[in-house]
Amino acid sequence: MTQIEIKFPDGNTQQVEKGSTPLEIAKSISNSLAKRAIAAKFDGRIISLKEPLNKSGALQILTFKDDEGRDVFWHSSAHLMAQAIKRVFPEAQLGIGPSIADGFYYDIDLEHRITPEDFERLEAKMAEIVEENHPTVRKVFSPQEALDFFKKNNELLKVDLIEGLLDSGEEITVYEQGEFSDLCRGPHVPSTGYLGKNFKLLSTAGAYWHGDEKNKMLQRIYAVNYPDKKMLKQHLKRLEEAKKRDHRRLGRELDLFSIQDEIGSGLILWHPKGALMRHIIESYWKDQHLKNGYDLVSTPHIAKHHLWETSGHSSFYQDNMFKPMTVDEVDYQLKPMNCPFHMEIYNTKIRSYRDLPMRYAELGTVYRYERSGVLHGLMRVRGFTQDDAHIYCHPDQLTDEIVGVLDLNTKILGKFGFTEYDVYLSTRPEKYVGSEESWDHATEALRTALEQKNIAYTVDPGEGVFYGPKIDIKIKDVLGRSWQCSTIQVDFNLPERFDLSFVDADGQKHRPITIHRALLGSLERFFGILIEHYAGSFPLWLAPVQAVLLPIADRHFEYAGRIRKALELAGIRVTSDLRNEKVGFKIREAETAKIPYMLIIGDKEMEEESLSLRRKGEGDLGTVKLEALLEKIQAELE
RNA sequence: GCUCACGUAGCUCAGUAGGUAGAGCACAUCCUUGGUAAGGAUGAGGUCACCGGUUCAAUCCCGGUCGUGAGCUCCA
Repeated sequence: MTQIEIKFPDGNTQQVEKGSTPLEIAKSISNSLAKRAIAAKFDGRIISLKEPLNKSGALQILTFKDDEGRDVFWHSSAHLMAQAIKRVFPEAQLGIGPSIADGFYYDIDLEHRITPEDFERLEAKMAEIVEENHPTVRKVFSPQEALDFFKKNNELLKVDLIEGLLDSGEEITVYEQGEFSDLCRGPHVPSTGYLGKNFKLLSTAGAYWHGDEKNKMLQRIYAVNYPDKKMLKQHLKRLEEAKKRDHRRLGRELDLFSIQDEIGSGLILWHPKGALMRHIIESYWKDQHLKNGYDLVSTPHIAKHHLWETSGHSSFYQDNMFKPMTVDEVDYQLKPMNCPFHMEIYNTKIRSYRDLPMRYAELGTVYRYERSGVLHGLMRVRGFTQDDAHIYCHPDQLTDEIVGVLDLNTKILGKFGFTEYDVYLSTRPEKYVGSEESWDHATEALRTALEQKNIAYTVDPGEGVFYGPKIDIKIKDVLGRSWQCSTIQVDFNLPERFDLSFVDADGQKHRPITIHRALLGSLERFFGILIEHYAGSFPLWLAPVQAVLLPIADRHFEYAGRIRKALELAGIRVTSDLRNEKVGFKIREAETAKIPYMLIIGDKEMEEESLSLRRKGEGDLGTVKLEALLEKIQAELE
């Protein structure tokens, strides 16, 4: 009997018989591992637990904890759901059914509208199929066999997929479980029994076949499945939590902003509390930029349409721009970007290499036409303020400038409580402007800066914008959701189009490198993310109302007024609740308004010149003197 | 933009098998001056999103428009 050598992730090795399967090997390690096993990774390839190993190599048993294991589990779950759908609706045609970040879905073509009422029926069928524990069987088909097979089964979408596969020369495989077969690359769990019953169908939505809006719209069914019940519960709780944190709901409840039909879709009204928070955010932002070598600039909301021809936006960005308006027979354009204005400021003088780097920063409000279906609260709007900046520098300064931007970004995002990021470096796409050398130089500078700052990143090959490579930073909120905010882009296009130059030490004109960057992205969107991240309970420095005075009876009003003055003088944002209500009621309202400090004042406090302190979510903290409170608040603000 | 769903008081939602509507919270007035998450009474509030059609009669049925939601595509 031939032996092969299997190497495990922990570095250990084991001799096993040739032809052993990962499942057998997992069993030999421990029963619990075999139980949790979903699939395996052999020499970097994801394989089924049932695939015999015929050569020595590195083996990792994949469980739900591994991204790849989870993928297989959810992908197999999608098949399970499809099989149930076919049992209930035999006429349904199957599209695709992949795993996604948060579960899986299956796209189907079916006359009957799947509604939540159907979910239970489908879930019951899924449970049945799990119970029946059908082994999954992998079969290799020739293209003709595959076409015949799916045509015979009236799976026309699958036929379409196979036709797409023909040119690729890829092997066509079909997975069978019981009466159900699906075109699939695999791998899958060994049998349907592996999938357990902790699944839940969540929602349906329309989705175009192949994601192309010219194609037919199919029904997409979203679902999740977990190896144990606790995880499913957690998932459902997370969905619930996300709902509770929805910034649209909190925005209304906390009276921060509104969006109204009369005003227009995607246009935000900032109410006093929201506007105050925006002011706090903007002040901090400006302060940080002034301290980090930026100059503030300010530019108009409209400009002659001609400007956008110079910049090129009127051709490549046209679909996202509002229609021009005519003023004195000249077309003017509402700005979708701030960049051209900054370019023109740069161009008002001859610049020397001694002036560089120059950094223009602006909280610039831009207007973009977005298709009605994509608008969403503060997250996707038609008028928003970018925390924009353009850096003009000498090619030698590029790396240092990017490092500077990364440092400032970490600092500013950190201040708002975001410390976890996913970073992407996007390189040259197929269609691009500028020379290959300048792309290489810029990409290298971005890469060097990331490495200098020890920032882990993923390369997105070919995903750069046509005008230059970029770094995108996605922040993770407290629920683990990621949001794209910061972007750092090198731009070879606009300096060319606006003919930017500086005089170098050699006395000759050269073109500066332009970096376009935004840290928060859009103030509106960032505000929405902040609301959800903090669930409306903002840290003290951001809270629009930091403290509220709650006098118990009328006779305490005068003293409360004095305390209020003192707090105001100390720069604390304080209000008082002088309504004719019991203190319990006032506390309840202050708690739901998520005001950090409640200061209760009655006879006792008046007598001893103190106040009773209550912290939102924590409860009564006892009585303190005013000075002690001021110190406590100051300490918290630092 | 597309598919599906939805649009009743400031908010959350009932309701009418076609005969112009109701609750809780919020709001106003009065009583109550109350010690750590809802004191009591009374009252005011609606062109049932908008425009057409069918009908003796439309908030309800039909068509359209606008808006919102879940997605798709796109994206800060």
